[in-house]
Amino acid sequence: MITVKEIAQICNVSASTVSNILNGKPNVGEDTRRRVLEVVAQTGYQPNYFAQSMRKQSNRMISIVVEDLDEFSTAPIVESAMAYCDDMGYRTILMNLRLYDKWKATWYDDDEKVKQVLKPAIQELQSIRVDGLIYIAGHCRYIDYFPEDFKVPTVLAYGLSKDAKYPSVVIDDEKGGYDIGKYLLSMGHKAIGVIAGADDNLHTQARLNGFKRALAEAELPFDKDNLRYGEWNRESGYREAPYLLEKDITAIFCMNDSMAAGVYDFMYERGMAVGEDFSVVGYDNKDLSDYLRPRLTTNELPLKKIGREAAEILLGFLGEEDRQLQGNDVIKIPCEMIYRESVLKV
Amino acid sequence: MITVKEIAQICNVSASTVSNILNGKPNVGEDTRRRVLEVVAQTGYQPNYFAQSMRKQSNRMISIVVEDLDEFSTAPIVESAMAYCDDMGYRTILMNLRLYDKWKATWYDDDEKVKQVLKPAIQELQSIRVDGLIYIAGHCRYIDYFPEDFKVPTVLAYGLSKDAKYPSVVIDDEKGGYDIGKYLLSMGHKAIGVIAGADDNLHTQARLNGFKRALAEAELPFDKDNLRYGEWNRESGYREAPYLLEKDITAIFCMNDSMAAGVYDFMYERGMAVGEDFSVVGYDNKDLSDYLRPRLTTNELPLKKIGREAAEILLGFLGEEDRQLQGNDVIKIPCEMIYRESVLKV
DNA sequence: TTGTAAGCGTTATCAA
DNA sequence: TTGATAACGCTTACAA
Repeated sequence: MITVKEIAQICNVSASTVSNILNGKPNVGEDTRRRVLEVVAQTGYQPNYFAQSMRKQSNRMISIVVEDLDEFSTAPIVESAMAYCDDMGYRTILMNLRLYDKWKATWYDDDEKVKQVLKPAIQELQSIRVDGLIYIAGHCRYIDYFPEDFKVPTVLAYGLSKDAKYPSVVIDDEKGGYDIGKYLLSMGHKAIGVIAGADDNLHTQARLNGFKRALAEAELPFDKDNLRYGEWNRESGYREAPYLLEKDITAIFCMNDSMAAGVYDFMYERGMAVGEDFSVVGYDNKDLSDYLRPRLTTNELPLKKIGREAAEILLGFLGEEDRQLQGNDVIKIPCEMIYRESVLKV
Repeated sequence: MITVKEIAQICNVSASTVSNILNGKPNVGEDTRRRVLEVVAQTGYQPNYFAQSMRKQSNRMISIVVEDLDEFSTAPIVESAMAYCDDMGYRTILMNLRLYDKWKATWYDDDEKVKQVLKPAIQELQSIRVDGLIYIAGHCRYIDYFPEDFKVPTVLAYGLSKDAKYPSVVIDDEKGGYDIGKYLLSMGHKAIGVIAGADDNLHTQARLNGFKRALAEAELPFDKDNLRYGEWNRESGYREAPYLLEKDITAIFCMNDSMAAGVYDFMYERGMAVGEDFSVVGYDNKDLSDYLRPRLTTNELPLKKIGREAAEILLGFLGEEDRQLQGNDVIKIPCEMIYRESVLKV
């Protein structure tokens, strides 16, 4: 690996001159510049990134920490955040905590476990002196893992800050639930069942609030008996379906596509047809929703937008003079309704 | 950020002593060690990673370069490669070329385009002096993007080396095609249609070869009229289905799940039922295959195994004395058949 | 316009 | 057992 010093020797100039040329400083003779640049090109010289950052104490680098890269929601967020950072001339370094890989779903409520894994990552990114951090949660919840004296400007994506110290970019679940309620109402449904996620989950609560608001606007009561809680998976949709189907309702709002697929499973088994005998709406717009029969009407997660927005906020802040990151900002990105054929007009 | 020098001052020792203690060197007084370690713990001292690597000229770091992080096959490969590197005490740095993000599918045959994007990444990882590189292709093909004099030990995952210089870890498509052929035969199917991928594609060719071998073993001819080429997407499955369905065949082998879903689409439209009137097999075992009705029998891509194997090969090599990376090794990882209900016995 | 010297935070060498 | 010194490759004052 060739260095500035060697370039300098070859050109019979000093290292500083080479450095100045490389960094586009003025006050350099035109022919020296040409000569040096030529040698640089010939030798394929590459600045040593470590030496550079060490000397400059700043490196235009953003660290992206993800709870698990292999979660379905993570890669798109990362991709779009990286795209924006690239465009703005920041390089990114990805740190993958692999929380699901290590512990499946058993770490959710175990802050200590997470902190233990996060700690070395944080230490490393501090030692690297990254300019900022984007923390991408694997599922939405309150996040409170950063040390008291954590100085790196940080934005949370797909998760919320507990202590209002860091801005968060999350999906607008309240509006999502509201939109689904409105749509179902507009299709003539009045008695609607809900298969929610876990009842202490933030998605669950916000989506439910939005849904209730839509009902309230139509002056329709919300019947608690029509609400069942699942665990976000196909099985729980299948499990809860019969409770709802025996009620006097015409549609089910499932808080994700997998649970909706579980409802399909149950109805298929009973010889009932979604979209004919009964309406179903999902949430997420995962791939599978387009392959169900009938294709599932659902609400698309704005993952790419979340990543970009998080990056924009972080970099926007870095550009500012006073570097005062405004806390307790929660940016809510709306979902987009995807209308397919699982809802019939009644 | 506290440094060794500061630690040294606090403890009234020299920086070298602190460094020695930190690096577990012998020949250090027991009480100095204790004293220093205590201060280190109290202050939360973190070695500066840049300074360390600069000084040591080696940093136990593996670079993982992906063509696009948001491709369905990429994240699992990355995840498992990272897991193995972590376990072996190597840190990883991910570089995302975002080829699909930038150009959709128009870069496939444009080596120059790819090289242009890869070049700065390669320069950076050379400047970082990574110990090794895992290149993860977005889809399987011959990869020949590295400069002549590229010295970083490299393993290809999900893609093949053109010049036999780098080992490659790919899926065993030949066996995959063979297994599907065997299975279909065992279920009594004799005349089988095939919807292949693009005809110059490596997956296509290998899967077809395997499929033909299964036929040959059963002394059955392969009828070229029963072979159609698609573009790996749902639409092409839908488009090619009618050509095959009018032939005198009882099953279709689709070379991926999306095209199989296209066949489902067509049959659904015509009121035919997969698994009753006709059998279909897919490939990949993407999420959707479990949600089709009937659930799709398919061949699962061993993505996690590919990532791990690639990392194992690379790190195994790094451990060796002579550091001679054996080229032209192609490691083929078998797929796993997932038997569901889309194939009927005839 | 160019060069000298110092320093970023470590660690290796060698002397004390 | 400990410490002074140099070096990794680069940039930046400042001097020439």
